[in-house]
Amino acid sequence: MNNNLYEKKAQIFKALSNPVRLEIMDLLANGEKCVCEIVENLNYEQPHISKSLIKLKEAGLIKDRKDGLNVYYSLKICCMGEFFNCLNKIFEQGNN
Amino acid sequence: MNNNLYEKKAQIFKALSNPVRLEIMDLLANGEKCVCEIVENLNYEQPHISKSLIKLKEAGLIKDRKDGLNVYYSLKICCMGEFFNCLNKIFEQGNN
DNA sequence: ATTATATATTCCAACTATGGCATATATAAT
DNA sequence: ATTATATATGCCATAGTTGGAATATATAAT
Repeated sequence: MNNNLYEKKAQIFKALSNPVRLEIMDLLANGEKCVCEIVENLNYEQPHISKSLIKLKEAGLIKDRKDGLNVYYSLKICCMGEFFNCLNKIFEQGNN
Repeated sequence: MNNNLYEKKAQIFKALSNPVRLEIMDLLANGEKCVCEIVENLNYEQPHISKSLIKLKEAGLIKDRKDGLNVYYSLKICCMGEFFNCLNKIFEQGNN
């Protein structure tokens, strides 16, 4: 496998390597949300949420859609669910 | 879900958010390897490989076993394969 | 005991991420 | 045109990551 591909994958994991961004992914797993809804749900400043969303988008994990003043974000990747389920099982087993 | 769990998951993703460590995971996916074998395969200094292995171990992704002078590392997590396959498909589709 | 080998640790400079605050932009409403 | 609202951008101090070079530790062989 070429190095560039490891770089790309690392970028995806980097985007997911932050609790705020993981929480956003969890929110979006329940369906499309505008930035304002995400800000309401999470205890962070709006600019920080915006930056987090942009990072997830750049990694190709989410996509956005504009409607009037609002920007709606939603998941673009389908395999998060399985992987998270697996991680959850591991945590339940108390291996970490 | 409590915040602590997001922290823990973020730690796992952080461990995977580096091309060298991903390459190590790939090597270990083909079976247990000692540090020296990993050093032979990857173009990095031994101390750096050691540190990478320790980081993966602390995240609960790999385990180690000592035998004489050698330390053998192997995967401890079973769901990497599926997730990597999914990521590969996404890359093949050229979405990133 | 000395030496060789495999792995881990420490130190460090360059780089990158984090998250708040202030501000800019874009659209909508009056 | 002015004002209000939603989102994005820039700046910044602090903290964490990266990967090399030198060194330490642990086990094995002579």
